[in-house]
Amino acid sequence: MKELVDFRADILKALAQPTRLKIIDFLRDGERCVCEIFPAIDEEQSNTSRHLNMMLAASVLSRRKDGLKIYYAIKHPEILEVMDIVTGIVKLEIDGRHELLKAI
Amino acid sequence: MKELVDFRADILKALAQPTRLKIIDFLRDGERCVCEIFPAIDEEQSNTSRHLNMMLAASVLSRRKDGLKIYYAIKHPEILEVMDIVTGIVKLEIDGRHELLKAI
DNA sequence: CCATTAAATGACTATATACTCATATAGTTT
DNA sequence: AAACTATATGAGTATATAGTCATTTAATGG
Repeated sequence: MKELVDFRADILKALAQPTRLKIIDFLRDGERCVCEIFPAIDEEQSNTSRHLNMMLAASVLSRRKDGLKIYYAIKHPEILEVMDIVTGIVKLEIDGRHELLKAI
Repeated sequence: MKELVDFRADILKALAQPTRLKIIDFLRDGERCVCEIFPAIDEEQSNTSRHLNMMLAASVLSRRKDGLKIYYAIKHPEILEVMDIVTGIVKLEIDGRHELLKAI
């Protein structure tokens, strides 16, 4: 039986990879089809498709079909909150390292 | 050169694993030494140590030495915000699936 | 100095992940 | 139906990850 801790790990894992972060950044302004996403992040179509499906399975993205095209979107706006918080931590860390350097 | 996207991925990766989530849950109330952590999460000392060092390297945890013991703590309170948001998303998803089941 | 306790690490194994190239599937247009 | 476009997937490779057991390093107390 899958524990709550595993569901949380699945969602976090779906966010924890550079290519997927680029996708999430690109989807910030709203849904996009695969054909728009993979050139924007400069990855192969097949690789992009796999990442999209993975994030879909983890409930990070939602998917909508329209004719030939498949549009992916960020499923929960809270995902963007998470991204903003993490970006904030990175900035704190980088500032902290600058302080260390200045002290030398 | 490491991109911003990679720093974000490192932090998220450090959170995205069941054993590490258990550690973070356990550290919610404050710092703990390794000797308290590994029995609490029911993992081997060596495995726990590796996960702790990994989270330290990713700036998720901080470390303090006191004699023989080494105390680890959550470095940024924002990490706990992230965890709460993700827990919220998991709950939304589980509720959503219950609704689906009821509809059958 | 020796024994003890706490934490980290080397060496290994098994599994998972990211990616690529080629191909398959599905929907569209003519 | 044939050609075309968009997306997904099979198969393979290379690397990363999580875990184990045994050992090492570091600090403390007798």
